[in-house]
Amino acid sequence: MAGKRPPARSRILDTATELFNAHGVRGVGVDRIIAESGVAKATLYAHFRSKDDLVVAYLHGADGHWRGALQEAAADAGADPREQLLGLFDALRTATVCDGFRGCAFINTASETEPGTVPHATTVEHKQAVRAWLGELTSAAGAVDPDLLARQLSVLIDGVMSAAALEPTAEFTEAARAAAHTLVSAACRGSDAPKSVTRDSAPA
Amino acid sequence: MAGKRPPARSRILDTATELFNAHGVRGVGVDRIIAESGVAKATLYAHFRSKDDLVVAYLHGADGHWRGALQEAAADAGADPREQLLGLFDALRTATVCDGFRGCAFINTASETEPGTVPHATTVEHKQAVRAWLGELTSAAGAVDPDLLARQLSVLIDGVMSAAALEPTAEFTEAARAAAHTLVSAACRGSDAPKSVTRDSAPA
DNA sequence: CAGGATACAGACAGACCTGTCCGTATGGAG
DNA sequence: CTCCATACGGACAGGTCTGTCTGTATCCTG
Repeated sequence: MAGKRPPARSRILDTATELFNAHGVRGVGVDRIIAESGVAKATLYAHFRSKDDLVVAYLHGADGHWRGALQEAAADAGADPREQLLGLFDALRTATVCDGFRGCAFINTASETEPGTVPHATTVEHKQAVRAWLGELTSAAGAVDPDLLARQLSVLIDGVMSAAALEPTAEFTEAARAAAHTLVSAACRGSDAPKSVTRDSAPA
Repeated sequence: MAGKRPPARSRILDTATELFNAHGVRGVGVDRIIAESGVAKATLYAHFRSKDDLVVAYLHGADGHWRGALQEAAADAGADPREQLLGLFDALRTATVCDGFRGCAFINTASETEPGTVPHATTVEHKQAVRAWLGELTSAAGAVDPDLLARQLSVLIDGVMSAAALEPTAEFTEAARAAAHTLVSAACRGSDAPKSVTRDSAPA
């Protein structure tokens, strides 16, 4: 065959990610991860000190994946920060319509772990990081109160995640996108133009 | 003493509600419910066929409690449907600032159960019922697209629940209330007056 | 007092959980 | 070939989970 199979650590983490996303971190035991990744139990505990360690690694991976998707969606929406803010909902649509979507990994994991534990703290850090990044975008968009708008958009995003987890439909995403449009327009009213007049060349 | 202690069923359900809210339905075993409610295991299984039955009873109780709180908050906000829509966030604030708030019982339980099970279906029914009721309010408020506005408000509510579960602060509620104000104003623009001019008497 | 409903305490079975440990096999470096 | 890191398979311990069962105590009704 073309090359050997990937190393054990990747197989463990990939399998765990898939199972955790589908059934929650408490709904999957290490025995199942071992069986489905074709790994020995000793190997798992050689790469991860405990199941909590594996959960944290899973969350870090999801953090990178999700924030990357958001940044990519923003970049794809063009140069206008206001358009970028609305472009985020493309990432949200892609994430929520995928088959078997069970909700935000961080919200779900937070609800399954106790406050004060490392996995729980990791979920909080992720949400704060996303909101901080949203704040940069809303500042660039010229919002009157960038932090407020960032918080409102983060609430919309989390709400779509939670609602779409129970009822798999894209309508939540589209409703939230329309809401975001209204909020962004209201928050940035009067600063620059609503449409991207500055294309890719700076005016003289 | 002033009367005997409440009957077994109430003690079981009350204890289960408290523990499920604090630790999730998977984080609490029947042994703990039995120990903390001072009930025999046989008594629990005489009143509830299974733990899932108990979870469903818990969800029905939470459904009545939460929808009652929303309706009360709406009624307290006055006669204008637009004010009532914003009044919902008073209920949200009360719920989220209470000590040890761990998130929406339905979103959390949905994330801890598998789709297709009775508890999971119960959570979906609740969300649909709340959204249907929101639709009545947005219709009464004269929204251009009542279903859209109802969906947007439900996304805001779910988002506040999820966000405030991770970071216990009232800022999410206040940001969402401001967002709701913007959305309601935009959706109802031009129909009647923004303030409650029709108090409690119908015009002639 | 008698009888039945209700609830108590707790043992028990069978399954699953995390985490440790033992023995074996493979594959690359010297 | 030898040596060693890496990984596999699986047994095992100690705990928790749900759900069933036995036996006893209490209280209400007649």
